[in-house]
Amino acid sequence: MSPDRTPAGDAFAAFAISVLRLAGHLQTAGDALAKPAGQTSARWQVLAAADHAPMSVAEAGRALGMTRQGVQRVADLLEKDGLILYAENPAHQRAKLMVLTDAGKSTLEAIKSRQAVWANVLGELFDKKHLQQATETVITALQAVEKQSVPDD
Amino acid sequence: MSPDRTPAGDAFAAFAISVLRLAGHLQTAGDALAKPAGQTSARWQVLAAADHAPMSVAEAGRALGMTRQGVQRVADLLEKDGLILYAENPAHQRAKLMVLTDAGKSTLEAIKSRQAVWANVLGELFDKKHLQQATETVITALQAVEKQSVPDD
DNA sequence: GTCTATTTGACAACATATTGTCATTTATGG
DNA sequence: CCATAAATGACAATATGTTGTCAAATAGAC
Repeated sequence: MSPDRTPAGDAFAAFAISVLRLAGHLQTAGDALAKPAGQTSARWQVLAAADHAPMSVAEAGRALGMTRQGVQRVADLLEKDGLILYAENPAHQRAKLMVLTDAGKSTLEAIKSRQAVWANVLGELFDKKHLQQATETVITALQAVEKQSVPDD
Repeated sequence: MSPDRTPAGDAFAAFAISVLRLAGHLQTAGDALAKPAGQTSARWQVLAAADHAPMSVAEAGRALGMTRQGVQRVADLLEKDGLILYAENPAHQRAKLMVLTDAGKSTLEAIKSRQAVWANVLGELFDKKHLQQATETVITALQAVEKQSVPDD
């Protein structure tokens, strides 16, 4: 026989499971949005980060919550495809800055445009207040899960 | 210049991004919960599905929202480690049924027990009503995103 | 300035998951 | 029954991401 889960624990577990399932569908939707531009969610994320501001691979990793190795792999592919280039970084000899090329910019714009249509349609289905409250709860959970270290064995 | 995102679209996009970020942290937490038992989130999921009811690899894939190939890979590892076994399926010659061994059952119990402690602590941090409303919104989004096919290029 | 710790990119090994293909088995329509 | 369609497991290729390690570059302590 197993836990010991309180009603509050049940509520949080149900919330967590639904969030994980939704994330899977959002990931699929993101890939579909990026696909016509010949991209994927991962490439889109890196492109968007570099577009927000020129940054090193390691910085993008921190911004995206990924390891720098993972970002490096994607960034090298983006460079090979001519969507970004590695610009000299006056502040660091090794850590070159990712910068979008014109091709990268127009590719990102194409994805953003499709994403806008998608988000607008879905946003209309919700009461704005509910969406904002849910977002708040998700962010609260985000901070709590970050802080809450899992109990050691 | 890019979209065209409405306030409703902005609200949904913010919600989606926060959900994706939380899912990343939940995944990390899940791995940490499973690790002392020598498992991972992926193996835990498959164990839990097979524990809920003996089922084929393809059935588990549908239940977990994964491809049957992905489940197959994990299930073969679980079998090799003696946590599940493939039982004959009277209804289907090829599609054997995954069944937990005693080792599999106790491993799953260990993970569930740790998960209960974790969920109980986190659940206490929330107003139960907020958590339930957020879960509802997430589930609504789940269904909407499933239905909403991404616009073709 | 010098020594040390940290950061960074490069490289490799591995875990996870998807897509695609194939042959076998099961289900279905006639 | 039989022919065709669908489901299933097996196998391979690829995409994504983590962990671990190394050397070079930078930052910080003194």
